[in-house]
Amino acid sequence: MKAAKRKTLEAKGWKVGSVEDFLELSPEEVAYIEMKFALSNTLKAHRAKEKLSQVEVAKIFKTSQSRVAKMEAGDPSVSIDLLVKSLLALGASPKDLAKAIS
Amino acid sequence: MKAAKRKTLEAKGWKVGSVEDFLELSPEEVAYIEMKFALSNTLKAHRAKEKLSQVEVAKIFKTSQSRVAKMEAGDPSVSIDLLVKSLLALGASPKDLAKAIS
DNA sequence: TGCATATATGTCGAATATGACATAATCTAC
DNA sequence: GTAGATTATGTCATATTCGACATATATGCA
Repeated sequence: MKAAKRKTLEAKGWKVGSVEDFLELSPEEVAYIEMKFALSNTLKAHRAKEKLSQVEVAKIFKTSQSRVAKMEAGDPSVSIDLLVKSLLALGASPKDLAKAIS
Repeated sequence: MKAAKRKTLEAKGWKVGSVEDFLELSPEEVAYIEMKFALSNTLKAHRAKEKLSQVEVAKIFKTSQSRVAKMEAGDPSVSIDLLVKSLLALGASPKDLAKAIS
């Protein structure tokens, strides 16, 4: 955020800070969430590359379309485990995953 | 395994193959397990570097010594999620984790 | 517009992961 | 040896994650 914009908002009574400040997240929690979103986005990218619908990859993953949607949204109910397993099922290699979180 | 050793075992009636053949694991399952062990070993390495006991890191992680032991053993009851969170709590960066699984 | 396809959200019972505890095994001096 | 510290294993009640379903909200196209 630009300093000018920050001043404007603060003048209007907003408390301005980073998202992690606002939600009171520790650096580890932030890193964890960022990793999850990185994997979510990678999953979306892999599915887009294959031009598959969520219903189609759901069959490959042996799960439901709704869970695929939640995976891609980085929903709190989705574990990194599930994202990793799904990405591997889509043909991603461990190195691809490493790149994704770097 | 050396070819000679393989021949000897096969002559005795053993079916010789890779661990994944024996356990009938798919490549994805193998990759998943290997990632888990990579993270387990990284966790052990980080703890060793800090010269902490399992009891000590258990306090940091807010868990028990027995679960730490299972984490480091790559026990099936331990998720990648838990390993990632624990490593982050020990000060590892996402890049460190990326290196670990590469 | 209306209709089909795709994606998102909320909820629920079942499955899995979790921390905790007891106890066993292993290591490390003395 | 053995005493103390450390690490490993088995089990269990609770918590979290899971697939599935219903339903809502897009998105595209005639």
